[in-house]
Amino acid sequence: MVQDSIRILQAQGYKVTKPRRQVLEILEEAQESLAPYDIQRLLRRQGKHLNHVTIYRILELFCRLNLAHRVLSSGGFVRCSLGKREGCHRFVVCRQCGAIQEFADKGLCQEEDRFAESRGFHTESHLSESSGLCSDCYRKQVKQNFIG
Amino acid sequence: MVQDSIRILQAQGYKVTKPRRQVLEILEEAQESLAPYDIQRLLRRQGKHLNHVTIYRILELFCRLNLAHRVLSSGGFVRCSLGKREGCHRFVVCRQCGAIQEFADKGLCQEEDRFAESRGFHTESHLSESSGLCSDCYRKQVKQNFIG
DNA sequence: AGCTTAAATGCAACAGTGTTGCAATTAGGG
DNA sequence: CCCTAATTGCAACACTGTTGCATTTAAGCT
Ligand SMILES: [Mn+2]
Ligand SMILES: [Mn+2]
Ligand SMILES: [Zn+2]
Ligand SMILES: [Zn+2]
Repeated sequence: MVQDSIRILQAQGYKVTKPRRQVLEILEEAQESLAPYDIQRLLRRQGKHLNHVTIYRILELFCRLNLAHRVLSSGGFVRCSLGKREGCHRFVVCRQCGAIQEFADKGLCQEEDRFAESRGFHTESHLSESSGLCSDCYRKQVKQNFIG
Repeated sequence: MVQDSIRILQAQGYKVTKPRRQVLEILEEAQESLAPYDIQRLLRRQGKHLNHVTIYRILELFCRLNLAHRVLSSGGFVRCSLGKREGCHRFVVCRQCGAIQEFADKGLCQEEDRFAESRGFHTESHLSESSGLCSDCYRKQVKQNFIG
């Protein structure tokens, strides 16, 4: 709900500006994930013009406040690995230091397959990414919180 | 193995060129996924210069032949959804028609958490994408194969 | 080994995405 | 209504990815 997000903005001391309200509303209306320039285009059709830089900064804030979140994509050539895509490609990524660990687990694949198939979907490959903190960064953060 | 990939290229009637061999070798050496411009930089350090367009075309071919695969990323603002990232964000994407279904499953999350934690990783959010065929496209493909 | 030619690469030019620094505007408290 | 820090807009840039066309090259054939 847009109202909830607005309350969170205020509670955290952020201004409730026209651009921020507009981005919230368009995301709410869309009922699906939107790319930054999608947002700009949709708003423009309603006669509302926002600079793309503003949209990027607003989305970044929203993600920081957990009002929004980024969605994975493998559309571009973000990265490329040798070897078939089939099977398991699971990553854990530390949001602090960027450390990446790759692993595989047959059990998880099978469960995902089952789930997809229950909706008529025939899985060929899986990719997944869990975000969080690596053990080092987690330790540091705990220490921080203890001091602060 | 680079040799295997070369054999597959030949078997499918593609030329085994110097640029293709160099990309294969650099991916093999790296032992991790590389972005197109990473590949260009690494090769340049070895005194080998490849045009970036060439690298893109080679990677596209490799992916088509299953010698390589694209890796997910949520680095950029690919897309942005309203709502917290925590919990489950699972997508099944049809490689044929692009249809997307989103769903959530607590069980899968818990298993992924367990797995990550077993390597000292503290999970905060999950994203996953299974690629395959939706029921429509699967039906069509089966029919195709039956006729052809 | 030299020819031949389709396939592949390089080059130029472009479009899309995302970032930065700074000037102008504005939300919201006093 | 003023004030000011926060936010937005603007300009300029860097990075990623694509397209069309000229040039080069792998590999099959004398
Ligand atoms: Mn703009
Ligand atoms: Mn280049
Ligand atoms: Zn870390
Ligand atoms: Zn489909």
